[in-house]
Amino acid sequence: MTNIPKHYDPSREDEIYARWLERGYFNAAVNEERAPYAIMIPPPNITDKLHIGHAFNAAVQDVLIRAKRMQGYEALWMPGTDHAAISTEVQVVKAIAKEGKTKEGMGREAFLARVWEWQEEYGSTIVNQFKKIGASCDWERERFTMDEGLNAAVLEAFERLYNEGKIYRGERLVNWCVKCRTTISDAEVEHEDGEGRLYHFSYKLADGSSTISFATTRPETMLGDTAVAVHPEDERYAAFVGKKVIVPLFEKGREIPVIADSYVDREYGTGVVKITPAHDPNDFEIGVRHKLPIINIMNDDGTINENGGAYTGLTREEARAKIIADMTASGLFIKEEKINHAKGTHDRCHEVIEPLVKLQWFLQMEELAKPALEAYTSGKLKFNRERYGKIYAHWLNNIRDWCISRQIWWGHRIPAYYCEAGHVTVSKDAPVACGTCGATDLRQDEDTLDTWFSSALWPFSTLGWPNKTKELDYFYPTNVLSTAQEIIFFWVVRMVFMGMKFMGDIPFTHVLIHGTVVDEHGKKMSKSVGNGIDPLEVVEKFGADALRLTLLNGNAIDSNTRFYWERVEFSRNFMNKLWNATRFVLMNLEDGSVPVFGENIPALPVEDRWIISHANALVREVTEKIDAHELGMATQKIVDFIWDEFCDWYVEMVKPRLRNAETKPQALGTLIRVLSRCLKLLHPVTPFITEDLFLALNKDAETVMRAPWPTFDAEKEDPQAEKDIEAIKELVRGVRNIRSEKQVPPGQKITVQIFPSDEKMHGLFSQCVPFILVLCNASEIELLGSAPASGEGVVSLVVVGATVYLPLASLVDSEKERVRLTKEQKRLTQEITRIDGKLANEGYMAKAPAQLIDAERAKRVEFAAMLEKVEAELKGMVK
RNA sequence: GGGAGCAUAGCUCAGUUGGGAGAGCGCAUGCCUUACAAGCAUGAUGUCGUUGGUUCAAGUCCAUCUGUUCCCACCA
Repeated sequence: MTNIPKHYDPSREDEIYARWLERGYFNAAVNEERAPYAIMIPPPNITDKLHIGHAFNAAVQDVLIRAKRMQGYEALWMPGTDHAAISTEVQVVKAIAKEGKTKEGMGREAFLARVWEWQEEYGSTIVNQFKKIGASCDWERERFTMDEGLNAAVLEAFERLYNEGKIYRGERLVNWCVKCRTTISDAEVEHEDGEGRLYHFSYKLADGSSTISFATTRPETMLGDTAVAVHPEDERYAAFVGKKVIVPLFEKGREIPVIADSYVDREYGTGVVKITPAHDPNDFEIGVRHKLPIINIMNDDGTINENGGAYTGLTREEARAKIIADMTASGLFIKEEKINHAKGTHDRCHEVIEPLVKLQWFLQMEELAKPALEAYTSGKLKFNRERYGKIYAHWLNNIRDWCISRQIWWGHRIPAYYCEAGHVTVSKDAPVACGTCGATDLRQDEDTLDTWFSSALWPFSTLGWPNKTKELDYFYPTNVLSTAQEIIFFWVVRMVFMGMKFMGDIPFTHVLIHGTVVDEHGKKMSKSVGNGIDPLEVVEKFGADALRLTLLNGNAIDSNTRFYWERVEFSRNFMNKLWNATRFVLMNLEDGSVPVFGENIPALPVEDRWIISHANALVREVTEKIDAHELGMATQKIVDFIWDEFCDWYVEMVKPRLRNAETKPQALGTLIRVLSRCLKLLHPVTPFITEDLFLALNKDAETVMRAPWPTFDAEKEDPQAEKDIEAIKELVRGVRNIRSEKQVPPGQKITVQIFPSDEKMHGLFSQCVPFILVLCNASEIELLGSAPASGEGVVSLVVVGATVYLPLASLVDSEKERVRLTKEQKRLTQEITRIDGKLANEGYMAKAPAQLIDAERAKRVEFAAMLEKVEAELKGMVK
């Protein structure tokens, strides 16, 4: 009969995607006739494989882009990848280790050549995976953070910031990862709570008069102590200030001063703090204030350096143990206690961070932060939830200078050059001579830039900056930046201040922060736990549409989403429902019927007017929800409409008309009209199936992707039709309920007698007889002119606009009927009492909106009429 | 230490200007009704975490407590 398969099969997705690509539907170009709409993809790392988080974020962005594209915007979704400095370098180092090589052994150039090879081999993996899930990025514009153009942007930005004095080089305390052997920024430090030990020791005064005791969690840093500090107003120690104490760990001991600084908390511990400027941020500050010497005691690998005397060469842990032992031997160890405290660790490798003083490059943040903060406080930059804006503002308010140099090779090499004399020349183009002394023998800085430096420029570097391009003019600032909460300070903040700095404007107007996809128990998915879901496995089994629908449907965008397979099955089932609804329409077209699209809507049957009115309202709701970035709600509304209203009610209602050659064309017209609208509305969420079905339904159409988005039309609103059909649905539900309750066999046809409450209802029911018959599984519908004489074996049912009688003879137990009707009587009486209570409430009458009061009054009238009928039925039974 | 979120049906969750509690899954019952059993129909289940406050009206706003999750953080 039909060659369309009975079940939906997602295996054609690749083919559909290829066709879109081929036809260039994803491409966007400067077009003054259209308004621009742009989203810059958060570039995935080249080391990444598509995980469920990428898939979720991609789905969100793709919905927005596809909807806006259909709405007539020139919609650009800019794709690309990030070089992911440390992550990539670590991966490649691992790879070459298997060949017995080290990066130092290979040398910088050979190693980088190797990373580029690696990038070429694996860098496109993630891109292809994005395609697999239907992302409609403009792939012809794909960028990479280390491609030529972006490299130029990075150098330009560095040079300008340096020339303005915003980038400086200095010895500062930085976060040092002894495993990766590089500095990392504050944002990359994770604090992990763990059990630690607090050790209490004493130092003797140099004059031998007394001792002073203190506590530390890191005894090994005692090797770098250059002072002991107390609070200036602490009377207990007033006499000690200015005296010397002895750090005993060295052969001759080292004398260090007792200083007074208000940083010290008198209440905490003994009120004494040992000061190690080289290895603690606070101590560093105090060291600067008191001009204390800075003694670095640690090598880059975390072992004790030559300043550690007898401890030189030991690891951190070994040195700690030995110091405790030695202090104990000297009688200066007091006690140790277990405490909970947070340790800073590297977010990539989870190694404990060592604060070290190093010569590094920094970006001065104070001035850059101001306009970025202002952009938010002025309301220009918006977050989808205020609390995310607060996180943003809090970060900017507490910002410290950004350490931008990294001691790794993979990345943008810092464009600073040194001559023999040590002069620094910074230039985006490799200089031939020193800017200070003219020396020509120049050596470039070994360090590279933090990977986020180039990402910070992404919204404009991808559009051609520093060149003035028409793309920049047109698409910048972009519209939405979609990402997860933890990226706010890594990236969002930095894009904004760089955008303000170099473009004079925010990079995007809306920041959309979404939740995390977690496993079925609410746990974060992680490789080590092994609870991760591979999105490609989902695509393999159920298709990309089902994956996308699962991630979006019904989820509040800012809360975490639990992923479990039953949800995917539901999505798949919905795809199948949609598939079959369309298949049903197509089957009806197979006899050559030509649908008639009734332009004169008021002339259409009430069920058509109802579904058109309903679909019209849906368009408004969905459009509003998408504009508000509430995609879960938008999706759910479409799904509910298609399944509940369109399939379960409307399609059933028109079946009788489809069997009649005369009424069929018009019914087909409305079916196709409404279904096509649904497919358009759903297309951003499930692009593949909607394309397939839309083209099957609209033979002349080229694609649904570029079809105009449906628009809300106030003239199509038909509250009367909605009310009428609601009455009919209630009647049908009532009859079905009775059938089910009385266990009338499905095969048994029944007669439904309807006594309408007035002429208008009579007219309505008589129009709808054909489908009421089908929906109630009745053999006959009788429209009565008056209430029938009550009799045994008849069930009566009071609904809005009618009393319905079902002669079911022996199936009816009159006693049970009386109970049922009495229950109904009670319910209606309660409703009326409730409304009367409200209407008698002076406060309510005075302050509630008139609309609401009118609605309550109308309901009262309705309930009263129903109650009257129910009571009449009861009275009839008593007779 | 500071901040934020969440707590609604057995499970997972919607419920954004305060106006008579919802969905999916699961469960029960009956159906292969020629689009779909990946389906259809019918049904049962909630003191909307606690206590208080604002209001004519609170799942919704405010406060408190309890439980839970997350983020930030240099207290030795």
